[in-house]
Amino acid sequence: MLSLTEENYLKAIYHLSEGGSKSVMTNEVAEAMQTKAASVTDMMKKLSAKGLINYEKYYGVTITPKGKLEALQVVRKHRLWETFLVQKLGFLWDEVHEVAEQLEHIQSHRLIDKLDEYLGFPKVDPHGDLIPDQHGKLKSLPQVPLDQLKPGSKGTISSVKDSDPNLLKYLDKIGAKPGKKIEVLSRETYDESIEIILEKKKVFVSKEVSKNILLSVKI
Amino acid sequence: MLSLTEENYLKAIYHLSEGGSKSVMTNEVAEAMQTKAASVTDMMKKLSAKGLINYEKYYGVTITPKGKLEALQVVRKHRLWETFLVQKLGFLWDEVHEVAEQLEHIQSHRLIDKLDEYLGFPKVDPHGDLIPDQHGKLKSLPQVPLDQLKPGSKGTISSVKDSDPNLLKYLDKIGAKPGKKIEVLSRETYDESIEIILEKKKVFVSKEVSKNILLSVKI
DNA sequence: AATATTTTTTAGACTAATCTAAACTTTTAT
DNA sequence: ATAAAAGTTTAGATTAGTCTAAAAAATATT
Repeated sequence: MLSLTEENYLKAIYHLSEGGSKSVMTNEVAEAMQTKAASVTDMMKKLSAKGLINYEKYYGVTITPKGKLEALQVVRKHRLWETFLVQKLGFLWDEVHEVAEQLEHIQSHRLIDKLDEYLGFPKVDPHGDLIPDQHGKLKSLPQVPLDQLKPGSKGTISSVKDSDPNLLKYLDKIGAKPGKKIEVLSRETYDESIEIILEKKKVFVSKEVSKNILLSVKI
Repeated sequence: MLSLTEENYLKAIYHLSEGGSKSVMTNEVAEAMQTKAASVTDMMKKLSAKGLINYEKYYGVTITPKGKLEALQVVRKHRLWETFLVQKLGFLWDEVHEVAEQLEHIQSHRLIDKLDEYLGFPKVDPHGDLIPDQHGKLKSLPQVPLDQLKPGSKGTISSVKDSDPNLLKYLDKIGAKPGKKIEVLSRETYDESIEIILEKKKVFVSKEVSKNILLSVKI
């Protein structure tokens, strides 16, 4: 069984690696964990010895399937507790993170399964992030192109249809990449351009662009 | 702020001292905490330095008002979580202790107050134990003499009316003392004696005795 | 390609909580 | 009243997680 600290490191590595798809450097982890690089090196050896990450001196770490599964269990608990705090106890969605950081370490499979059931097996948490199931599976939400969303709706960028480098460069410039949240503000009838909030800033995107951005949305 | 370990020691001392009314010895704490006497001595010095207990070398400890308040906060959290697990998540009353032992250490006043409200400000937990309020106050339940209870009802011994040493000696013999739980099984019409479960054993007590045992009961 | 800068690792020390073994008090029994 | 037994404390070691400072490796710069 993992210690609270090991769980926290593993979760940080999981998030920084974007779900295990890239390797993560010592300093990144140190910053995320609010600690020093030397402490991270120590923990990397420990997690590596437990088979949760692959550690190569001076070249950072990648998460193993076993480590990913452990990390996803913690993520599952975190998001279920956030959902509980908002839906049942009446917390606001921006007040729940700290408490969920504590609750995610409670050890009891039975508890978390019962909680899941009590909440009606939610697919997403109050921030719109997917809740993994018991086996660490993320059931993806319906995907909708941005140009088909009505003003007021929100979603998370899941992918981009066209892989034209010019489009990708443009999207990078405005900060649009998978995982980022978008809220639709309005649509211009003249050119069907659409005004959105992205990274807390208002941006207009043309029909050409908006039909290539796929979002995952809550129903 | 107290560490998880300090909270656990303090809670053990609170319970062993029966709410702060008697002093507690090192070995008692060691047994309750499943640890060694030497570790307890170390912790006693620490809690004493923080003003939570009065520690006298070789003579055990007593809990201070400050320590009692801290202990009662933990007890409050424990019992509210137990209530939640049973009432909302459908756990059985004998399955909740371990999980509540973890949940009681979550640090968030807001969380515990919201949980209290969500549960409808319960006065007792699923085991029939009183839930302290924010200020550590235990609102005592209605007191009823044992002879007035109907078969099937349960209660906790709160006090004994008559202080005749012979009665007290007898009660001691059958294990009846404040804090112990009683379940009423049946009443004999002939002599109004009553059969109860006490300390997991069935016992008959006479009308004379039963009218002197005061129980606190849930409504 | 050599040097400077940045990043990472190692070595050694610190704290909280624990332990064992030895020393010391208190209590009990003769 | 004294010896034996029981209980408690101290001393010193251990583990997990952290730190600083120095050493080592990788990357960037000229």
